[in-house]
Amino acid sequence: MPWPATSFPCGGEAVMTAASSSTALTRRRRRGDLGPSATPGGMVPSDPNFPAPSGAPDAPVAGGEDAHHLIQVRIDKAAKIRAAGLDPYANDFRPEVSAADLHARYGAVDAKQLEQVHTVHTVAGRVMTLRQMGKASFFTLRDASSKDIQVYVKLDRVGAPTYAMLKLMDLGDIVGVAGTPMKTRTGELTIAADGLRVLTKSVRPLPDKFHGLADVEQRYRHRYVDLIVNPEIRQVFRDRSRIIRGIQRFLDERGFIEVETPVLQELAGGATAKPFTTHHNTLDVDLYLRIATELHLKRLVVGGLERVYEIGRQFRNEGVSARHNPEFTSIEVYQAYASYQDMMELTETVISQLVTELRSTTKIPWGERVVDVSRPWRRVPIAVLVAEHLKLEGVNLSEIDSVEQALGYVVGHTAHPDEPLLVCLKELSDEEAERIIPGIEPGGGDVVTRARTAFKAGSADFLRALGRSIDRALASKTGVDVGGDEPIFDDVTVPLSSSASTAFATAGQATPAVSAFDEDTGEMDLPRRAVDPMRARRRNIALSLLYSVFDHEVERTLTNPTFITDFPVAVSPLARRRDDDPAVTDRFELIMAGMELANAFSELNDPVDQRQRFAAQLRERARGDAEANELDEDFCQALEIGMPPTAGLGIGIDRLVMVLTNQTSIRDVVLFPQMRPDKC
RNA sequence: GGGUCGGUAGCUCAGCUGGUAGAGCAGCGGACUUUUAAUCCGUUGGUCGCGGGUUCGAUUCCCGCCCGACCCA
Repeated sequence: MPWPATSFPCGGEAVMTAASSSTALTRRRRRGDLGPSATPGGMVPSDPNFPAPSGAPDAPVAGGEDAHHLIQVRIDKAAKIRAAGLDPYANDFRPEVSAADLHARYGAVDAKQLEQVHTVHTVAGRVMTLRQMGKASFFTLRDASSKDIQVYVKLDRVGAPTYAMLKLMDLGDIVGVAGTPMKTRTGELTIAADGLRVLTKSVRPLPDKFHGLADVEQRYRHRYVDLIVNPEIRQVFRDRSRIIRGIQRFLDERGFIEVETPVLQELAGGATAKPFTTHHNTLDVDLYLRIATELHLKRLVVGGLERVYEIGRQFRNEGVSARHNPEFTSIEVYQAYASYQDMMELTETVISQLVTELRSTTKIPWGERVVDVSRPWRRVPIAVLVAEHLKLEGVNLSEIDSVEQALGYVVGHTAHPDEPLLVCLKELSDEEAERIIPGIEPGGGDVVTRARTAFKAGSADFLRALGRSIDRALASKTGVDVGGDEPIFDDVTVPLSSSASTAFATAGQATPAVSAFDEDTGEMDLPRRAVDPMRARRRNIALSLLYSVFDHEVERTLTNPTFITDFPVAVSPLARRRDDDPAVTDRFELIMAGMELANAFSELNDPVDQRQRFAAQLRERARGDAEANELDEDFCQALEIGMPPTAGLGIGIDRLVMVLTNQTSIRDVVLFPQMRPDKC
């Protein structure tokens, strides 16, 4: 950001230090690059930036009662500055250049040439080092440009009253200086001061000037100190701002509008997470803090805002870790007449563009790893990755439809030993569970508990028996539950008007399934659509099992950006089913640096299917899963009004910033990360 | 939730098998007119995270708790 042009206040003190320079002179000289000074050294007329000390600097002061000694000393110094007729918290100084400006302007000029430069510059910043000698002193100022500029103060040049102010200066004070550029013997660019003022007296000492603040706890609890003494932290947050602005610009250019939806909600939906609860007093209702923006943004698409996005804070009542903060920032993007494929393209493009803006290479370091973001990014079904991971050569798991087979691969590769059982159980009704789970105790009571008991009793053979039992119960033709659900194969041909053909031909590029449009007949061959509900159910369970392995063992190994696809319906309650494979959804997640960075899908807009998915979620809640979605009746009504075919995308901004700024803890990209209250 | 490590002066850190605490920086006083973690002389500063226990005596050993980091679930 450019520094604003200086405007000096009028009507300052009449009495000035011997060495302060006039407003007019300062202005003129500022423009005169490398020009000679009208008044070298000594006496210059008054300058409102530098009113003169009028009293004795060592005047007596009042002291606080129980302040720490180090603080009391500084409070006393502030009083002495006041006693000298100056304000230790003045707000009438206007710096005209930044430290970075000075380095840019004079950094390459050699010492001899600089001796001919008499331009007076005013700078302000925080004192970071202070080296005092009897009649000449040095200190360095650090300003918003995060550069340091050294200042040289010589008794002969500034006069005794101003030089005496040095004794009242401490590390951490914010100081304003006017002076001319010079270089020291060792070649360091320095401002030789004509005037000098303490603008803000710092009364609490900063950490050790050499070692800085090393205690991470203190860095997070007192971020302002961290930002002062570790200026590279500032850069992380500048980059964070650039990333967010970059995304906004990218979307704005493509016709999206940024919107804001409620944080306080009667029902926290749109994701699988526990919400925070709060209470509105006058309405006397309990409310939740949102866990996602999804359901509200889709309502807007129903309402005709067909390209919307929201960048905002989400709140999830979960633990803190290097990758989780209970409040975090996401962006969600919704685009009508688009599919998850389009969102993949958008994601890859926008992130690549951000990398280009922030980094000079596509190989970006992240902790011990190097993330290669060269395009194109890999797009791969989860089942294929799991087969790779399990070293199942020649086995094509992407078409898996046997629960028994899946269980065989999965055992020993999930977070908990009983996770495979729970995954299967999720897709079974209570009534089915009673019948299908081997050795389950009959009768009432919690089906989850009884299934676990059966699991423990059945030990190693249990899961194999469970798989067989499920496969048999959900067999395509003769299963106990099949009844009239014979496999149905539709071969559909839909006639279209020619006016619709253009739109579909365009859309077809992103959706190969509808690309077989016949220009002559105006008919379009939809793909052969195999609807075998029993196979779909087996497959849904099998893929869910593979997903749990992915989640536990594979995700962390993916360093380079990878789009993982073919999510089972079971873990995607808001995503659209694939046309030719109702067990999977048109969904992807972007994995980078071993973390989930983005999640997107073609949105489910069939209101009947949506109600069924909510019903499955409610069953999970009834069984004790506090993270499962609740039924959002108004959202269902919105879908009943009709949502155009839409794709949605969510990106975790914090994690994206982590990868792009090489920070391996989310606490280093969140200014004020959540901490337990400090008891001290 | 479990494991490992850490919490000592404002900051960064020492402190041995138990004998009531040290250094550097910062601060204070002094010297020093181009220093660079300035230097030199002198000097102030501590609820050793909190609470119990063992002991003549605990920063040190034991137990519990609080806060944090990392790893695991």
